Amino acid sequence: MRKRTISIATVAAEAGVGVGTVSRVLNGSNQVSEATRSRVLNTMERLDYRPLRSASSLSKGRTDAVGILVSVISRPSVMARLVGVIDVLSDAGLDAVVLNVENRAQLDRHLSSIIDQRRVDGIISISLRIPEERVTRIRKLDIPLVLVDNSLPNLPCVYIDDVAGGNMATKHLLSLGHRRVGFIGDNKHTGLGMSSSEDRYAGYLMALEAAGIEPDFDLVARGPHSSEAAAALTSALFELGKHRPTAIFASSDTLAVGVIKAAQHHGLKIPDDCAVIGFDNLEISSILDISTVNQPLLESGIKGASKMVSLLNGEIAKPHREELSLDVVPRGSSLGIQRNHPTKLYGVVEGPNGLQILQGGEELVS
Amino acid sequence: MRKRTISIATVAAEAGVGVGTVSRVLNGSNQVSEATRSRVLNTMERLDYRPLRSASSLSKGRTDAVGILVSVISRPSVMARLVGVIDVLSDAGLDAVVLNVENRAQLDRHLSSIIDQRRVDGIISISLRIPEERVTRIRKLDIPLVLVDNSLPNLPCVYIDDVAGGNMATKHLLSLGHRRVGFIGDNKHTGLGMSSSEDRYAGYLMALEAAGIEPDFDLVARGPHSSEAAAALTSALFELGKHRPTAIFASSDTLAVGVIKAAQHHGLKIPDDCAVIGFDNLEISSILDISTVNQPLLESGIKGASKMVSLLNGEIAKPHREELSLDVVPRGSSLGIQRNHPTKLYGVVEGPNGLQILQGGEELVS
DNA sequence: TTATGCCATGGAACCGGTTCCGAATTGGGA
DNA sequence: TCCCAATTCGGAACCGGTTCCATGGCATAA
Repeated sequence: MRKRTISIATVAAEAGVGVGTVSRVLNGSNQVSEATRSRVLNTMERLDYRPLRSASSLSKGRTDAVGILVSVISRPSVMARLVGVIDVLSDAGLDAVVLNVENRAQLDRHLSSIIDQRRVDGIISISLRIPEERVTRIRKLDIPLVLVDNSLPNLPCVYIDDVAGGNMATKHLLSLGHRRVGFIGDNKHTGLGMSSSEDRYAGYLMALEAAGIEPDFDLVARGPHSSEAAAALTSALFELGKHRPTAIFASSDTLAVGVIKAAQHHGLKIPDDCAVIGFDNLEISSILDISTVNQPLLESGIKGASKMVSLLNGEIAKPHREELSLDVVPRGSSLGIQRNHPTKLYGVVEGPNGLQILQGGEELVS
Repeated sequence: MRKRTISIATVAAEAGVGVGTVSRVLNGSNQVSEATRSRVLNTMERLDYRPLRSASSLSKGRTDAVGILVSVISRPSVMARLVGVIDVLSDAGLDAVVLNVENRAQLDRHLSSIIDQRRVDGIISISLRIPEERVTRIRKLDIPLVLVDNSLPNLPCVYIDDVAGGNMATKHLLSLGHRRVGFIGDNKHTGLGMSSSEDRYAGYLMALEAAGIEPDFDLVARGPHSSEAAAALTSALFELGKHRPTAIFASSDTLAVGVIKAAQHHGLKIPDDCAVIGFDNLEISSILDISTVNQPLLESGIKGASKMVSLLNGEIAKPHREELSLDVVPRGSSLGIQRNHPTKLYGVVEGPNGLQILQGGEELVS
């Protein structure tokens, strides 16, 4: 009975060289003569030999994989970041191990298994706050950690200034003359330390104060992160009668959709009866013509993953901490007039099987 | 200098037992006396010992990881399936290695690295057709392969009948009295073998034929998978004047959004001037009140991943091949009944059940 | 010719768990 | 008291690459 699996030893024997030489060929060492190299390569080809990842991992001491901790993966904003991360890692030849975290217990479980068993060479955390003690442990083990949409001192991270963003959004509404501006946000304590909604709320308060407006906490409501929940909360605000808000800042576009729904339900015209602004600039806000605060989601993932790649190559992540910029995207839900047309149409051309996009579309894959 | 890493040997020496015993404790063998077990556990605790994954992988011959091949991850329908897959794998203690595939070259690259290097124990393919020769290779290597939103003979898979779905959607429009029904779909050749759009088109043709309607290929258009592209294609159909379609079946909700946009642009009322139905029942279609064909996206991921877990446990995936059911979700974009209407988004619109509140909200995380 | 040095190479030791075989201990029954 | 079986345990061999050291060959310099 012949040995079933073809190992480096099989190749070495077959090619009449030592195992060391085969390994050197595998790793592209220049310590091998051209003649020997090609002989070994031929043998590998002939035997259909493939190196076993786990064996290599063991002796090299690294896995060539990166763990990605993701908070509530189904959220569109989180998804967009994840896409960026995965693409960069993939290009760098690193495996992306995705770990979905929906509660504190899951976070702990994933962190233990990932960190302690050294399943990955580095960890990227998306929109998730890693507990203090875990960070120190990760540091002690010398495992690179990059934060995306989050920030901790002395750690490489890519983040935005949510307070400033909340401020910008609220100022936008104030600048349109609104005085009774409501706020719809996420619940405070999710156990995952996602603070963006609260930070945006802080910015909201700042803007009110700067405008000399006393905040009315009756116009502030928090709930689960879904448009249905936001609709319910908003509905309650609208029932305040003459004390109802004339404008609402929703801490994310998903919530803003709920606000719009509630307005429809109450027969309120947008933006005349109630102006609305969201946050994130998701595709939905463009489709529904909802004003929002743009933040570079995909880019945050790309930049974060790039930092990780640098760190794993032993380089220093160039801008150690990177703040991405925000800007208000005014649309029909706050401005009276519909400024730009919701749909920009592309030129089309006749094709054999109907119509094909001529330009501006997604690139055609072969 | 003491050895830095704490291995099983360190623990064994410290606890005064053999390495075999420590390993047995690690793996929960019942061949260890209670006294010894607790002594070893104490020592492990004291030394803060953690087993190294890659070492275990090497000797056990498995990685406890599953590769997930994903076609164009940013598509909402694909995302939803992915979420289901990740959750199930995570519960089973398996790593989810996500591989985004956007073109044929990437598919080949990922398949090679994943399969040949045995980086994973099994492969789940989402909305992606694996080339024939790869399938045979995977089979030969005895690596479990599960298809989600795809189907091949003799392979475990979870799929829908896209032809039937297209038929249902088109029939729905026909039943409303439409005779000139257009079709907006994806480009035929993406190199990734995603055939759902074409299958739905086949269903569309079937429905027309069953109704005794000669298909008008001027009403059929294909392009990249984006609402902008769909809007452009639809726009061209609307410019056919009196020959324009009175109803359109878009092969996905994303495309249906584009159809709606184009209608707005041309000042056409929906559904009066043009009825629309999409496919997938994404959240957006519910928000925009677009009729659609519902398919269980999350469920497909869950079921697919469950099959994988079974296979890795040496069991047989119970229903080897599983077809999930479809149903038409009639909404305002096709029914005459006026409900929340996208074209009147910011107008006053009364809806019979326009708002669903106070139920079905996201569960609070502790 | 001999000394010096570089290059290519073979192969043992090693990475850190797992597994299996054989040995030691224990307990029960005759 | 002795024997046999069951239980528990130690440790060598092994998984399949990587690395480092020793070696032999060849060319160049002395």
